[in-house]
Amino acid sequence: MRYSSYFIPTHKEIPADAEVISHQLMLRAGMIRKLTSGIYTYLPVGLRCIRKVENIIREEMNRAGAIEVLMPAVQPAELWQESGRWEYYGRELLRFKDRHNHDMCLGPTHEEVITDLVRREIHSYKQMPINFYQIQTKFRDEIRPRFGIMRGREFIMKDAYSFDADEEGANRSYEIMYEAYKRIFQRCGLTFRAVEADSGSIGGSFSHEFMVLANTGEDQIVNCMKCSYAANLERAEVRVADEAPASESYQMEPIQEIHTPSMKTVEDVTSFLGISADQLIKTLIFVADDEVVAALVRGDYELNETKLKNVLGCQTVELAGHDLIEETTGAPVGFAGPVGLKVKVVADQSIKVMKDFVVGGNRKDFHIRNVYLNRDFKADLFGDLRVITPQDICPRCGGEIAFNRGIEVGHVFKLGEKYSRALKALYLDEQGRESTIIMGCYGIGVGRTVTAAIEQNHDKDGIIFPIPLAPFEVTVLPLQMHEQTVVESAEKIYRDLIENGIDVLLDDRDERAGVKFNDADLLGIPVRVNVGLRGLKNGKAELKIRGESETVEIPLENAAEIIVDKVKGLYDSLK
RNA sequence: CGGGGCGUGGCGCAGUCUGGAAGCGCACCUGCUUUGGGAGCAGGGUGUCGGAGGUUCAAAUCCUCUCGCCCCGACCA
Repeated sequence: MRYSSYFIPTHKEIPADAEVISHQLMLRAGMIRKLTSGIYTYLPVGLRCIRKVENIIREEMNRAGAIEVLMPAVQPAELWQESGRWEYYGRELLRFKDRHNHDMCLGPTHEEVITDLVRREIHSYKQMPINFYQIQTKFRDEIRPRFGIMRGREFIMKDAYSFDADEEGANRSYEIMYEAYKRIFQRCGLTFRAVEADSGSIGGSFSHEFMVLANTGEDQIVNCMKCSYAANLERAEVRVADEAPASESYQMEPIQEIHTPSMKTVEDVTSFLGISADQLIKTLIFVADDEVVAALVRGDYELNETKLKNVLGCQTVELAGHDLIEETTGAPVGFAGPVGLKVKVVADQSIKVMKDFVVGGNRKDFHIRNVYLNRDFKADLFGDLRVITPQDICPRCGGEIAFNRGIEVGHVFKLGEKYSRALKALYLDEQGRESTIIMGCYGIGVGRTVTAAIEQNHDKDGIIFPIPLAPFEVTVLPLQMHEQTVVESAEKIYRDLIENGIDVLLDDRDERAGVKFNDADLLGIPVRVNVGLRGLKNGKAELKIRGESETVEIPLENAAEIIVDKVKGLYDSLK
């Protein structure tokens, strides 16, 4: 490609509306332009990156035996009503009516459509396993789109759906996708982790998120320093400390009500009483589905709503409003406690081993001290309810754990029969019995993978693309466009590289060297070839790798050959 | 949806409080010089001041309505 006849509108200035580095760089490098909130045009260079990711995904999905299809973006309401999501999905599902006044929506995902296809076409165990995938534009009407393409409303996604006759097959399909995803992100040259994610009612570890590690990531992940355990914060299990439960023979002080005027927070109460937060129990009032429950966690811990939901086995949990709290506890917010409460009490497992603690008094401006579990109140249910902390240990091996930030670029999920049952996707097994197909779904954010790559690989000068994602593998810079020898030598190298199948950008603009250097750096093209008078005097060109500081001279005669080797070397270094 | 902020040339912004000739930097166009890390000089043009209505002799500026965008929060995955 010749720069002068291409379209790469770069900018020196940092756009005001972009707060994360990938968004800024993508705008500055002329990769994307915003049309409206959360909706972007991919300019040629951005599109090239997108295509590189798509091609890697396509190759690996095909290798894993998945079959490519392309489903419609516009979908009829009927299917969504059938699955129950027309009601459930909320405003993120963009709905509209067609000219016949039929309810329609823009597809945020395609479980309904693919399940509809499969129920019409797949009738026998002999037709399975089968896995369909597509790379397609999705629309989710996000409340607050941000970070450019990282969290847009319209975005390109690869989604795959597996269909199996039995659990064993479904697990195998899941495993195959899990492995394919590892290969995909490896090939993209990204540093990532596959972490266990909450799978809600399905249980087990049948959901993994693929996280690209980056300090600016929106998600927190936890991983063990010793073993392979990794999970997102929502999911990460807390291992119970091996401490003896409070023994009955312990000297128990009588319960004592204390005046704590206007002390609503853990901090207020602990500093007033001169105790540490781990001697206090927080009581949080929730509405779980339709039932009011009290959740107890130690004062220094944070409650994990997902875990609460799972322990209760309910669909939704929501913190109670002020009125409900007052109605339930008889006191305003900040003074709730388990003693004398009439509602179901769920306690974090850490509370089992606590003794002599402080709780809210269920009375305005009062707390209670010297409280003991079982003597003063009982918990209906114990479980892992809290968010893991850096002081905790690995739930698998007991090793030290680390916290990292990540960007979710992929998700694999065993769906089970959720959609196949709702949409009646059935098949006949070997015995001629009718059963429900078991599904899995597997997504990759294509654009987000590009942004994650940039978040992970950049410096003050711009992007440092891993070569598999780079819009061009090599850029050739003739540094003096008015010098015929320079232009001719550069053209020769350019032609030779094209001959060798290299993605090469020839910067044939009549610009000063500095401009070309800066644009090349900004775009993040991995290999740069300088052709200038200085080197040409000795029959040399220069080779520079983006992100490395040294420039090496290479002889003009076999320049292309050396460059091709270098490109291969960059790919090989990712294996 | 709640809170906050911003809409002025292609981009980044000043001007708005206190009404009185629409400006600055970058970019862009022409010419000359320059030419290995975003050149210099000279000249040039670029505007429905987001939109509508109102107040006024006079509105980018004040008032009302409206649209769009950004940030924080709640929500969702």
